[in-house]
Amino acid sequence: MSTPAPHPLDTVFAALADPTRRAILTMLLEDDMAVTDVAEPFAMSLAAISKHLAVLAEAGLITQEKRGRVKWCKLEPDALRAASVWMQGFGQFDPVDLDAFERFLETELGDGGVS
Amino acid sequence: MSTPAPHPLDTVFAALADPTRRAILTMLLEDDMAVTDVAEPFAMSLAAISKHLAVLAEAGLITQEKRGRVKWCKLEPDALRAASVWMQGFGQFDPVDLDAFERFLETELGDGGVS
DNA sequence: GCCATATTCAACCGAACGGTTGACGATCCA
DNA sequence: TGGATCGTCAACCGTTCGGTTGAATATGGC
Repeated sequence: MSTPAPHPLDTVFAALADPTRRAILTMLLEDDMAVTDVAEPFAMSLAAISKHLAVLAEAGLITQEKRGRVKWCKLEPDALRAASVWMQGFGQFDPVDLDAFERFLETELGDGGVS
Repeated sequence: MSTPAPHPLDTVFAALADPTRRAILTMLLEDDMAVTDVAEPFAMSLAAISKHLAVLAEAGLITQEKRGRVKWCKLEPDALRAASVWMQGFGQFDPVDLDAFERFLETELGDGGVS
């Protein structure tokens, strides 16, 4: 307990700043996944993915539950609510339609996302 | 043109991950400000604030216009739209009421925000 | 008991971050 | 012209970040 505990928004936004982690969140949008399965599409070591998942868990964006020898990762969308509320103060965005979201997912995945 | 240009969301979220920069954005919500005036409430050097402003400008969250010898900083709320759209895909948040925003501004300012 | 599988730990590396200080180029004004 | 103000640049410093590798720690199946 030496470090003075950063603001929750710090860790949430920092977690979202990495494209690998955003890709992971997108994958978890489909379904819960084991760590190994999360790592499979990425061109980096399992340990690296494990660290990314730890960052996401630290930020509260996912939870991890160990069942047997596999650790399941589950998206925790409520953690985004605080960040979303903060951002929407700047300009009163329209409620978002899912078509726009689909388009952003495509640009995200088709551009340095999962390799 | 050596570095391969990161995804726009990378720079936006990274910019938002720092409490000083979020505090600056909150200040600019009130009005356009000169660099020196932005720096005034913070317990750090002018050069440091200048760097923070450069990061915000790089992310498109603000624009800077030099008029005479003072450089004016202006909030650019549209840059948050992409990030907001991305986030809202995770869980279909209700359109946010401003009361909630006020509450978050208070926790932000009253806790390691502006000194 | 043994081996394979799932995941993390520990040490290390280079690059980026957040801050400092001091010097510098512009610009206003008297 | 000269001095004060505004802001950035350049070099430096310590810490964090994103990745690697190799060893260690469960757990499950035969």
